[in-house]
Parts: sequence; structure tokens; C-alpha cells
Amino acid sequence: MPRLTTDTRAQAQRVAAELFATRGYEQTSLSEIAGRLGISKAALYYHFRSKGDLLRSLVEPFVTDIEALSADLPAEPRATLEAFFDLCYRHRAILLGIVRDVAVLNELKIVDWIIAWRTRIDVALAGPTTADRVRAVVALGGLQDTLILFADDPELATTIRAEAVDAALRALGVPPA
Amino acid sequence: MPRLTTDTRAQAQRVAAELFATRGYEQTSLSEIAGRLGISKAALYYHFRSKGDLLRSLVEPFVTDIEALSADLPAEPRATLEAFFDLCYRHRAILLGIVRDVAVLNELKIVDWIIAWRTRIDVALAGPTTADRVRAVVALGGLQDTLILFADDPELATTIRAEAVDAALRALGVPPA
DNA sequence: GTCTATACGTTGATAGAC
DNA sequence: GTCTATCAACGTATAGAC
Repeated sequence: MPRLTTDTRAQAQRVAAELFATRGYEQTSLSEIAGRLGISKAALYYHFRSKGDLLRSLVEPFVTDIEALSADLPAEPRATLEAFFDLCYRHRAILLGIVRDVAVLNELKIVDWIIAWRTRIDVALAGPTTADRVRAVVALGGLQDTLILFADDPELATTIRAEAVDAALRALGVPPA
Repeated sequence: MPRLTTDTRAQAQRVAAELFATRGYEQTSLSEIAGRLGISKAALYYHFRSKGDLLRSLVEPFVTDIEALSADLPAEPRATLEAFFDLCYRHRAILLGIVRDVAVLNELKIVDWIIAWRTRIDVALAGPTTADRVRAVVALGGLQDTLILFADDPELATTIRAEAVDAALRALGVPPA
């Protein structure tokens, strides 16, 4: 017998991710999540120690993937930008949630970690000086904004990806191959 | 006799802008604002009808300036990008607050307005097709990210501005003059 | 203009029955 | 695993004295 969605924990994560993405973390109450699942708030506490714990369980796969990427960055700038785009695309649900309520990064206490990670990619992409970093910020930041502003566009992973990577590459100031 | 900071209302706005920028809107309580001012929570309600009203009073000048710019856009892409940067720079305090907690845009009920305004600038800068808009998003988004990530850098308005505008211009794909 | 006091809702979280 | 019941803490907002 195939089990479809029997796992309450996984369902709660799905619903939470969706609500966080639209309302933001703080604006989403556990009552609301429980309500959608048709269970009580207290039942949620059987599956998650706290609200922050639920959030952490969503962000964790994202963090793991980022670690993997930044530990093994491609040599070519274009490949790096594509890998970055694809990674953010895969985790676009939780990415939207974070963008919607950046303050959660404080709660997660991973702000320093994020800065370190971004800096590593920035330097690898553009170089160590401030001017280099500015170019990297425009490129990566712009690329990421694409994922947010075209979040609902069905062509996000194809047409838009290609055009966005091209634009980011130009922003970087890398001579065309 | 010179009046320095006698106006409680203005002081409240100053403190609120600062707290919103660091904690985000929802995370900032009126008690905290009142506490910093050395007055009571209730006293705040003399100056502002509600918490949302206080927020609106901060965002209003930003909105006004954006209206002015988008009603009279420069002809040259570079000038447009510079004007956009300078506008965001002038209002960087409240901009940071919004970024910190994008959900406030729902509260302000200006989401549709923002989308319309961004679209207008995007089209003027790059053109009407989706591909055009992607380039514009990378350019403007990247530019704006610069203001956030280098918010504390003293060279933001000078060196960084120049480098960022150049990068955004390249992202746009405009042939160098 | 600012205060104290208070009303009233909602939140995250816990205890204990089933 | 899920429930009901309950908690303390904090939120916005109001009433009325000074």
C-alpha cells in the first residue's frame, strides 16, 4: 500500500514553508499551521521542540547545499553563477521565506555564517578588493533578485535563468569567452 | 533660543526608523520606542494614531520621491541608474527597514503600487519583453543590494556608487557610449 | 502632552488525559 | 500522536487624571 502523505511532520514542514514564504516567519503563527493541517497547536509540539526548530528544519538542507557548493566552486565564473542560481532555485521556497522576513536570520544565528559564505563566493568570482566585491554583489544580488521577482514565472528555470546569468556575467565585468 | 530636538514626534520617528532598520517593523514594539524616548507607550498614541501610522509617516517621503522620479525619468540609462541609486541612498534608513521585513509592504498596502512603479522604470531602462525585464531586474536589483550590503561603508555614496552603477549598466547590456 | 491603569487579543509553550 | 486546558508574556490600543 503506497503511503502518500501520512507523515504529519513532513506535511507540517510543507505547510510551514508555504506560509513562511507568503507571510514571513514572525507573521505566521503555529495556530495557523496547525489549523491548515487540521490538528491542534499542541500536536505540532510533538514533532518540533519549538517554532524556531521548525524553521531550522526547513533551512538546514539549504545550508548543507551551500556548504557543498562553496567547498567546491567551479573554475569558470559562468558555471559558478549557474550553480548559484540552480541552488537558490532548488530552495526557492525557503529562500522566499527568508527574503520575506530577513530578521529570522538573527533568530537562526547564522548571520555571520552567511556573510562568510557570501564573501568566499564574491572573492572567488571577482577578487578581493572593495571594487571587486561591489561587482560581485551586483552580479549575485541581481541574480538572486531574479529568483524572487519571477518566482511564479514558469520559464524561471529556463529562459529567465539564461538571460539572468548573462546579465550577471556582464555585471561582473568578465571578458566574454 | 535654538530648538534642538524638542519635537517628540520627530524624535519618535528618528528612533522608530532606527529600530525598524535593525530589527524590522514587526519585531519592534511600541514599548521599546517609548522606552528609548523616556516616555510612555500611551504618549506615543498622542502623536500617531497607530503603529501602522507611524510606519506610514516614515515611508511617505520615500514614496513621494519615487513618484517624482518615475514621472520624470532621465533619458540616459546611466543617469536613470544614478538617480535610482541616489534616491535609495537618501532614504536608506527606511529602505533597510523595509528590506528587513518585507511583510510590512502588505500592511502598507502599497505592493501593487511598488510593482507598477518598478515595471515603469524597468521598461524605460531595458524594454518591454520578458528578456528585457530580466536584465533590468539584475541591474536595479543588484544596484539596490549594494546599498544594503555596504550600508555602513563610508564610501557608499562615492566609490561604491560609481562601481555599482558601472556594473548595473553592463548588466543592462547597453553599449558603452 | 504625558501619565497610569487597564482592557483585550494573540502568541509560543507546557501539563496531563486519552 | 493528538487532544483540551491553561499559562505567562507581550502586543496594540483606549480611558481618564493631571
